[in-house]
Amino acid sequence: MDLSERQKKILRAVVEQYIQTAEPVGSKTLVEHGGLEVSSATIRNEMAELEAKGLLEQPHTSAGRIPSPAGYRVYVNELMEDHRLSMQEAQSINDALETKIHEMDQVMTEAGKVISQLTRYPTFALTAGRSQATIARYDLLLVDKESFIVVILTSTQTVKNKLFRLNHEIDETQIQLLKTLLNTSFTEKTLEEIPQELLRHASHAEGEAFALIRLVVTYAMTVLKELESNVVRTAGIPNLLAHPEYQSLDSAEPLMNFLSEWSENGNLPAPQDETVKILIGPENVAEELKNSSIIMARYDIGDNMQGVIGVVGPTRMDYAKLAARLSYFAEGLSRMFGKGELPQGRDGEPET
Amino acid sequence: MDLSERQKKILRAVVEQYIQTAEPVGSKTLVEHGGLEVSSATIRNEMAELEAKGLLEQPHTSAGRIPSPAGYRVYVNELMEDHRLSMQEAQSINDALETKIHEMDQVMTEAGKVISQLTRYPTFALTAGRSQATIARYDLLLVDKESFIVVILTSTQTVKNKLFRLNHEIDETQIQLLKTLLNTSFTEKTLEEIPQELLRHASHAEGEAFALIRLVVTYAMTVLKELESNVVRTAGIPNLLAHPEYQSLDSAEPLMNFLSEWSENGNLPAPQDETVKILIGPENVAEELKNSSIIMARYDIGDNMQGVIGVVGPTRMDYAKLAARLSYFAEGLSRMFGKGELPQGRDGEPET
DNA sequence: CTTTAGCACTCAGGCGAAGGGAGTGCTAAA
DNA sequence: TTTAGCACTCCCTTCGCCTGAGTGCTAAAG
Repeated sequence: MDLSERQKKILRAVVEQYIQTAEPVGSKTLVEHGGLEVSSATIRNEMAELEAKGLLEQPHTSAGRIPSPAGYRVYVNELMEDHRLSMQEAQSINDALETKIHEMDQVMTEAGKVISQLTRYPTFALTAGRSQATIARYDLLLVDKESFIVVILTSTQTVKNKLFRLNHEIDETQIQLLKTLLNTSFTEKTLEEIPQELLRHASHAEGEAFALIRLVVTYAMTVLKELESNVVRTAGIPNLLAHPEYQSLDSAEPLMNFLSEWSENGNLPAPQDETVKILIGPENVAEELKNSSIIMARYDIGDNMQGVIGVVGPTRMDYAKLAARLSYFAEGLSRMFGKGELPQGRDGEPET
Repeated sequence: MDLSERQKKILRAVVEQYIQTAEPVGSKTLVEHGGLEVSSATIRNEMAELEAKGLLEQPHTSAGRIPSPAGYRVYVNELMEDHRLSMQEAQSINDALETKIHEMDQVMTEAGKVISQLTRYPTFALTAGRSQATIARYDLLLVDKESFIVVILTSTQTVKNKLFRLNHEIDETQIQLLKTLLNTSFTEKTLEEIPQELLRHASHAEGEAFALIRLVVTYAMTVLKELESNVVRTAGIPNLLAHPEYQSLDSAEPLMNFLSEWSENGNLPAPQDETVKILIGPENVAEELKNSSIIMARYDIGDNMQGVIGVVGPTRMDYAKLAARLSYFAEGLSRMFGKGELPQGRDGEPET
């Protein structure tokens, strides 16, 4: 897209003006606020050209111009300057990180809340990219004659546990036996390999003992499965309503429902190389997001896991500012939970 | 409130008609659909009387009548018949219970989702009423030379764990020592009693050993604290928008924001004796709920814990149907997780 | 060739009048 | 005590008008 310097200046002014006011920008306002040293007629000509190039749009003939998604894209890629966080902004993010976020598992839930309060946009958070976790170790603790706790340590350094109750008695010897067996045969196996191993044991283990093995191993598989699944969590959905483009229920409702059920059908092209990724309007895959934009940032947790946190809003968003805030926040998270640091985790209550 | 039989019949007809249509009910429609064997003029007279008693209201002079909150209250207390769940309704609830809800900790989150999908209303869920939990038992598992896992079993049969990393080495003997000490001194103590106990040990334990004790005990206290705190979880907030009374943003937005932030300032008079509790309009404490109603049901988990699950909607709700569904659902939960049954729990990842 | 001033044209949104319609309260008769 | 009849109220929708911001085009000026 080759634009003259003046056209760039005008496009940028339109985008920035529109981001602020949410009103179509006319040639006259641009002369007044845009810092352009030409007359409104000249600007009108240039705007007509920008519209021909598909970067600006006119809601109706007698209105000013608003940026098209393509216009935003050009703005984001070429014209936008990095937003420097003010001391206050940085401070409030730091505060939030320090006071609100303690444990790794709560990161997803809490970070979303924090960001949604900070930005007044709906947020989403997800974790992704755990490659092939395995069970590193099993521990079994006898609680009473009929129940025991299984504690599982995975290769990704997360610990999970579950309380099992039986309808028959069991003693320490049996538990130790079971533990040894599990640790020799069912560690360092991926989710796919476990069933085969289980099959091998089915043949030469007694009925009752095998039932126990299967009980625990099934649980182990659940843990691994859960570790691999990507859950999307959302927060602050009603923040949408604060923005003028969602004042009409027709526009707000489908999107809100989509966000609210995102966790069910969650799918999202997460940022790979770059830290911050911006999806503008129709660049989104989901139909419900075609009129909205997404800004998201990646952060690292533990060894080979990463998370994504982002905001959803109208295409008219302050991309520069939000991107800056998100990436600052994500950096903070990476610092807290990333490789160098101690792995963190969440509490767990047992299952049966 | 003494009403003639006919007045009761009319009130009931108005409520039920209005619940269905969301339109003010006029005398004529009542003659047609209400099964009353009198003329519209008679009904008009009776309605005027019901309005004088504060049970009906007129949005404006030339409109029909709608029930006032007091009218709904009379309806709920005296006129409403128990709604019999249809086979399908019961079936779909059973399905949801079986397929969606497995582990106790997910109950709050999942049950809310399920109910909100089922009823198309926003839902909330909370657990409450755990009286003075204590730690029943500590288990310590050495992971490697510098890290170990603490597994805590509480008096409420929940298990939590956390991974601790140290910056010095530790061996099995020390771990066993620590474990014995914890189990003798720091079990069966309430949250208030623990600090005193900790103080007692501060004097006659060596520096390093005491640091370890404090580490674990602090964690134990966190667990107890968390167990006592009541978190409110909400789901399906955007469902609000499906109902005509929330078509205007002015009415929907404050309520949605309130629900979305309910977890922060959560407070709710939970049902005590009764299983189902209904709060109509101004009966609610929170200002944002004064125009809405809440229907909630109690369920039991574990020994002395209970949970509450409920829906939020306009005062014009099908109280009978929703109460029936909620209590059926709550009964199902109690059956799954209640006293008689095996305690269930959630997985847990460790903290540091 | 580019920029600017001038001007006619377009069209969304606000305002008010008019009309329709649902429902009421009152009165008088049954 | 109930019912029929009727005048009255007032919400809501529709329609037309007007206003004003902003445009595109044309012609003159740089």
